[in-house]
Amino acid sequence: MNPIDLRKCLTSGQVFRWREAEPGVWEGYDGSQFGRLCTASFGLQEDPLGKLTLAESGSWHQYFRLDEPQDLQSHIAAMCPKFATLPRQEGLRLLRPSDPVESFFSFLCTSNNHLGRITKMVEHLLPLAHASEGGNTAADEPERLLNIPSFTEPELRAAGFGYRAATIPRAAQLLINRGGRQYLLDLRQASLREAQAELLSFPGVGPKLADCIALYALHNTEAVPVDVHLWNGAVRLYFREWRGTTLTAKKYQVIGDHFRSLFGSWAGHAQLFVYYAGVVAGRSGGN
DNA sequence: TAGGGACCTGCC
DNA sequence: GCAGGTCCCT
Repeated sequence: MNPIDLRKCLTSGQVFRWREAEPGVWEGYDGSQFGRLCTASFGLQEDPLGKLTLAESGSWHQYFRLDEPQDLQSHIAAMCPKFATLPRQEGLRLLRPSDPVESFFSFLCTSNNHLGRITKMVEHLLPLAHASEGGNTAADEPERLLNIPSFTEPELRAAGFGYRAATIPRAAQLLINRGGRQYLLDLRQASLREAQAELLSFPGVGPKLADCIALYALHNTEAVPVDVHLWNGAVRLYFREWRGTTLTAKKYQVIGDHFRSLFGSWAGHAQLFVYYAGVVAGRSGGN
């Protein structure tokens, strides 16, 4: 039994900077830290990090939240019988990316978009300074953030950003004006309401992205991003009377509040399992 | 508040 | 045609 499924974790729309270099081997970045991770390396021993191949000595404990229950789904299911009816998603974990700037811009790229294209866009915004040497150094990070507002709209459109080419540099400039990385780090101390209000004031950030950024950039695990998959799952589990209707701003709020009332600070974790179950169901053509 | 349409690109 | 949304307008 493997407590971590790297494919599920790294390709489920939580982070966008990982590739499967060879079967079972994943290469990518968390902020400035390069990682080369093997599925088989996790969870077989008491020290799950013992066999990891890393460019640096940094810990991936935080990234995979290994201090949290190994069987996250069961831990959450104990809080709600309806949630407990979800299919098992073995090895899926909520990630905890270290760099809020990376998550901020990653999710700016995700609106009305697909994974493959998102990955390309993120790489364009946050390129790897020394890929051949294993990635960026921490010192590169502020410079990369400062560079983003200098991208022109035509340039980004040519790079495949579509209509997001206009909003992303504007959002970047606003972020810098407010203090850049430190502004986001400070928001980690804010309440969810405060954080949402701040994030919603960025161009291109609506309720769903605000919650994604709160969850992944700010580590606020009360955040419940409601996309089409979570909407379908929430309707099926908790709001049968909404079948056949559409998601509105009001319902968006009600769903998040309901998850928080059931799961408290585990709401963000619960959301991930409902969301992922919906993605899997969608792939197999079921509902 | 709810409903409708545009918006880039790519894959079913 | 529609997608892991946002924004603007009835």
